Amino acid sequence: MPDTRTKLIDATIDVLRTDGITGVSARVVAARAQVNQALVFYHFGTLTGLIDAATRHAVDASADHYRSAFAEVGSLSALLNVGRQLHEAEQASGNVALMAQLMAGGQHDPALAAAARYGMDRWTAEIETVVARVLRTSVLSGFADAPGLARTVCASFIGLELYDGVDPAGGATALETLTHLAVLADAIDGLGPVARRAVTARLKTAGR
Amino acid sequence: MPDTRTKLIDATIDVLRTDGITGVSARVVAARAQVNQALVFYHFGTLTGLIDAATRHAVDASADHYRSAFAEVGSLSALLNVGRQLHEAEQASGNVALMAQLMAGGQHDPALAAAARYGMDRWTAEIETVVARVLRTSVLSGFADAPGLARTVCASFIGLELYDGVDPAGGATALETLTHLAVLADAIDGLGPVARRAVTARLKTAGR
DNA sequence: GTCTATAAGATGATAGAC
DNA sequence: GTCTATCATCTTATAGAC
Repeated sequence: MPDTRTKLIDATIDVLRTDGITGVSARVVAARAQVNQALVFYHFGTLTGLIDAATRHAVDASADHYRSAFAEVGSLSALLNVGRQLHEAEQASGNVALMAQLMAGGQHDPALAAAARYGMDRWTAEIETVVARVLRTSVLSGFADAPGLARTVCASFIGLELYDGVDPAGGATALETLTHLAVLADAIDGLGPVARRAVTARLKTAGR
Repeated sequence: MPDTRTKLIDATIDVLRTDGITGVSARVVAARAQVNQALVFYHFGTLTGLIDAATRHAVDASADHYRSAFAEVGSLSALLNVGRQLHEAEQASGNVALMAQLMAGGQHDPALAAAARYGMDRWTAEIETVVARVLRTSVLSGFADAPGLARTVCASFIGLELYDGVDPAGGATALETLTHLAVLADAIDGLGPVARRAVTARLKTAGR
């Protein structure tokens, strides 16, 4: 039997996933946790404090999970395909949807913004490792911006899930593009040595 | 002197930008519009009805604005650079931030989801025209997925603005990547005819 | 179209008994 | 730690006077 703290944290994650940031209230969360409403404030001080604790907990769990998903990724096309797999798992896990709600709330709430930063830092750290590894074995080795690329990939994925949530058809169209981009990445990586050197040279002279 | 309807619509857009979807209430909006609170329901039926009308109005205006911004874009790198310019203008306009809030709310509210779909359809229509034009003159002409790419670009940009809102430093890092990607796009487009044909051939055989 | 007044309920948070 | 009870305030929405 979990203690009250964990019951409240689990319930908060659940409400955030099913009803979004606008659906979270001390009473709603307490009801779902089958716990007295006043205990939210006894254990976490404020409602925001509970959301903060809950989202950090959820992010810690998902970051560990993503680490193993990315472990075997060795090429840009493989990374894009893992992106597609993560999207399929997302409907059940709701990890990205939760982060999206946290970021939306964080735009105007400093405490939620801090929690969102924590989450993005953990996620981008995982992706940055993969991106850096992938870039080394690619034509794009001259393109050394792993930190920026990791953050772009991560933020883009959140945007895509948000889009998918309001327009599944449009979201599917957008996500199919990941497959096409994977093909493109393979095409560029599969170039002969001459063309490869041409791209590399151009990247070098263009600065960065 | 604008009429009450317009005052309420303008105030809603304003509240959505400054306080997000969680900050919107009939009383807050009416106060900002300097209008009686009951008039929200007289003119729009429900609060959601007002948000719906306001966001559609805002999207119509921004889509027209983006059309002219994209008019002269002729290459992939130019498109990425316009993306950077739009980000700089975003702090003042708040168009993307508003769409992000609408999409976050739309995840669990069918009416807001419909408004968000309307907005994304208008925006992607603008971008799709540019993307299709850019792809024709690029090595990627074999990569014909303009609808998917337009939606991916649009959704990604929303994710990036959301990220920038909670972590300006991280957001800046991610957005700088757009510049690097523009350089990369130019490098690939600037390949000699031999390498160009190699890429094109690989894209063709890879299907799509 | 606009106003006041008000219903009917939800909200974050606290005091104090146990 | 957990409970009840409560405060003060906010919420959407409506009825009815002007």
